[in-house]
Amino acid sequence: MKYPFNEVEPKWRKYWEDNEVYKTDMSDVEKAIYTLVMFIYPSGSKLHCGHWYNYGPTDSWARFKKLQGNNVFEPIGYDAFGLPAENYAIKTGIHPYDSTMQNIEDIRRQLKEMGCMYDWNAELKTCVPEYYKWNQWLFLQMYQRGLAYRKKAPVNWDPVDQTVLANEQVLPDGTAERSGARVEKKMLSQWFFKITDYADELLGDLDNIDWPEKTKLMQTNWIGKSVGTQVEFKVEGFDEIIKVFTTRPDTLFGVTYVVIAPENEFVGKFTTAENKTQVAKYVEDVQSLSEIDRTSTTKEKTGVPTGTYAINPVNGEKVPIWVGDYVLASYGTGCVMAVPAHDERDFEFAKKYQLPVRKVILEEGTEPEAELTEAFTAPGTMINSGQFDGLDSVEGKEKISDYLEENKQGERQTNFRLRDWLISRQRYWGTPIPIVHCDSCGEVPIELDQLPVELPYDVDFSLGSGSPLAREEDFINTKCPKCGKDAKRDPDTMDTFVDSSWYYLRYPNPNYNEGMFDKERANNWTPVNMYVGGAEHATMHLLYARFIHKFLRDIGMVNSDEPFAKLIHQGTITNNGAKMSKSKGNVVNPDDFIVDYGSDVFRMYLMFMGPYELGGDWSDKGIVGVDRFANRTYVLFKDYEGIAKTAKSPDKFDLASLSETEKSVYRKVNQSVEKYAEELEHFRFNTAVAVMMELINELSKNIADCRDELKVYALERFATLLGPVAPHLAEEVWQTIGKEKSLFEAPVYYDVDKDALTVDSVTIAVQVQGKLRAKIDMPVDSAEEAVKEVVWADDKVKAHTDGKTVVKEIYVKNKIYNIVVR
RNA sequence: GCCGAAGUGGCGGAAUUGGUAGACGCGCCAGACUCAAAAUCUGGUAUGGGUUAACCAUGUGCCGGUUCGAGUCCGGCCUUCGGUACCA
Repeated sequence: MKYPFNEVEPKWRKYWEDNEVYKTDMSDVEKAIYTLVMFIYPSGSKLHCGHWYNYGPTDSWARFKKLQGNNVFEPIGYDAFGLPAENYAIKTGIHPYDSTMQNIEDIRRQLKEMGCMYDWNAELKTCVPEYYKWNQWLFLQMYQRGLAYRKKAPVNWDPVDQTVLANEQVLPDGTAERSGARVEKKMLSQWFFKITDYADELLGDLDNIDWPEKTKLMQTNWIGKSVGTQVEFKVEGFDEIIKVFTTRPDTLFGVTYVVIAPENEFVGKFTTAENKTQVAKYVEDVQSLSEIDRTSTTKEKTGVPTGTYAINPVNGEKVPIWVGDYVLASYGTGCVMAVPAHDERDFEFAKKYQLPVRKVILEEGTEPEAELTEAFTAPGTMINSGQFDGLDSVEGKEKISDYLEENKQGERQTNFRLRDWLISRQRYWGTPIPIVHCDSCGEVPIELDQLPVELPYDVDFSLGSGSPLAREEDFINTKCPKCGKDAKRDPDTMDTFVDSSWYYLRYPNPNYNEGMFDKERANNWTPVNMYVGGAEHATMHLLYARFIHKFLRDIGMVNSDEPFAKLIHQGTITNNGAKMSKSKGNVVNPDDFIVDYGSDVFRMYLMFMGPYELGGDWSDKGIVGVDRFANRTYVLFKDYEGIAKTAKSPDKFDLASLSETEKSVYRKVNQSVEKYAEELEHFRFNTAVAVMMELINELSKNIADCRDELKVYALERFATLLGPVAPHLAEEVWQTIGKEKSLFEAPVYYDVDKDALTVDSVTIAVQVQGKLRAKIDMPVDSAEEAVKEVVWADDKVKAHTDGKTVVKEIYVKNKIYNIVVR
């Protein structure tokens, strides 16, 4: 007999859908659990193994929670805006809206075949005005508070296609993915969200969320908080002051030159007439380098002197001002003080250009006169530092900062590596930015009651210069909301990460029209209890969503600080060690396995492969094992068809009344229920499946010799364990033994009989010198004396201790007895 | 370079706080069923030695340490994978 999955699976999916088994009652918040996977990008390709690996196990967790009696909400939706659809349109002429909608239809059908308990009433797509209207609303809320602003910023410019590229479209060698042209940096006016205002809170609140440590660390590094001091250097012959940021004010007496970034406005100003040609040429050379070449750490640092001198505020010393490519224009003030003795980069630069190296921090155990062969960057004792000599440099940091602040020559400052979020894209397929540019009034926001600014359908989205919307006369030309004169709409669209920064708040009320989302309902259901998605989003989506959530809190839309209380990353499934991708042609198609084994088996096999967070290399070698398990399970239940109708199981059995075989079955069932729950709770699906395999091994051996009540007891519990990981099969066997209602319609999860877990005898390992020599069975919790007697009666123990002196005997209750001899 | 994770049989992988290494599955071997094969079921399966049983030795990337006892803790390496790229 073979498990007829191709009849059973569609049958139950139809039942679930017809009876709306997975529709969540959003008003019941008592035991509410919100489980979410990162929504899906509706591309033209089919669901691949990665999707299954993400969604299947997460759904199993959600189902587990449902069986345990929680009101579980598990939605799915489509991240429907974005570049791939637009590029596809450019290639084929098929409109992004049409292809996206078609893809959503296809993907929905495939998702339904997986058999996840998605609440299809809560489906969401971001490319419809009902959704993106609220992106615009959000934008305007930020604009009003100065958190959305426009400034000139360098963008990736493709000189062949005449367009701006996203970072992802630039290959590691600095050429464009599409045209192959060398990408240039170009200054363009761009919209930004001021995420830096939230930098400190985004960092601090990482302590309050249950996320993988490595993800929190990545965000910590990305935010890059650094505490230091801004120091002011006067410039000889100029009124301007150079401000530099340093984390090492204790090394201020060791400054031997100052460096400014090539892009810094001071470059032109401070360069003397005799250095002008050289500096101008240098700046031009640097700018012609690609971003990659420019920032490569292996590249040798270069620079030229401006001919002008700065004055060190603490000792009045004149130091040369250089222009150097190792200083970033975008961090701090774009100017740094150079202390070659105590900074590796400065040391390297100083050696190359024969600039002086002055030691001001003494390493313990070294001589002040000893020449440095490399920069000494650790703390030490201050020398050559005037009144600060002899201080420990950690203390000196504070003392010098105090001194600078007292003398108004600097102040303590905290800098962040995090930059504001550039959200404008010169692309068609996205949310239009709700701003009008008027010659008289400047930037004018659209009135809230005029939203949405609809994305026009009939546009020429083929590549040309700048944003496609800029060429659409009907769209771009409008009247200024303020003065009524002719004006132009902003031609850009928003980064799709804006869409995904708040979608989880709309799932509980996807058709809400009164606002972005129903505040009360969102607050009842968020933060999301369990969020599952790829680790590649660590510093993008997962940071942006936290930022937007905090902003929404500040304008009174939500009452929590964080969007996702718990986060788990699924691992990556590779094929022959490489990431699966269409271009490599190594994508494993799940459909082939669904046809041969069914969706439950495929899902279970993915879970059984290994630890969820690790992923692994794809191999179909073991799937027959899981298939055998499913078949054996089906056959076992078939043997007891209808048994639950004739026999009822008690909540628990009295151990003393059971035969040895029954006791063994009873124990195994209870052990399994307990272990399984522990494993599934923590996303350890591989071992959860193993628990069930052990259980069926026990049942196929011994269940026949049990009384009917115990058979029912064992089978109904086994069925509930199957529920989360093999939902179709579970429903089927549940029905087979005679249960009237669907398992998920009337969720059941059984308590463990703790008495069944306690065993009356244990095997104790007997060791001599830590080496296993014997195993003895003893009553549980035996006293040392009793164990000792049995141990010393053992022949092997005698053989290994014969003629030796016993030094020590160690007894660990119920575990080991170790004898140390000499 | 820096940060993080992982290295366990032929293979995927198990192993609460240091306490019987190899659960579970694949594969392989043997047997049952069969005219035969497939499927299914039963048993065996870390490596080396051993009169093939008993038993002995070795064994969790490498070298060393702590401990009665280390896959697990400590120090130093090696390899693979992910993140990041001069952030002063």
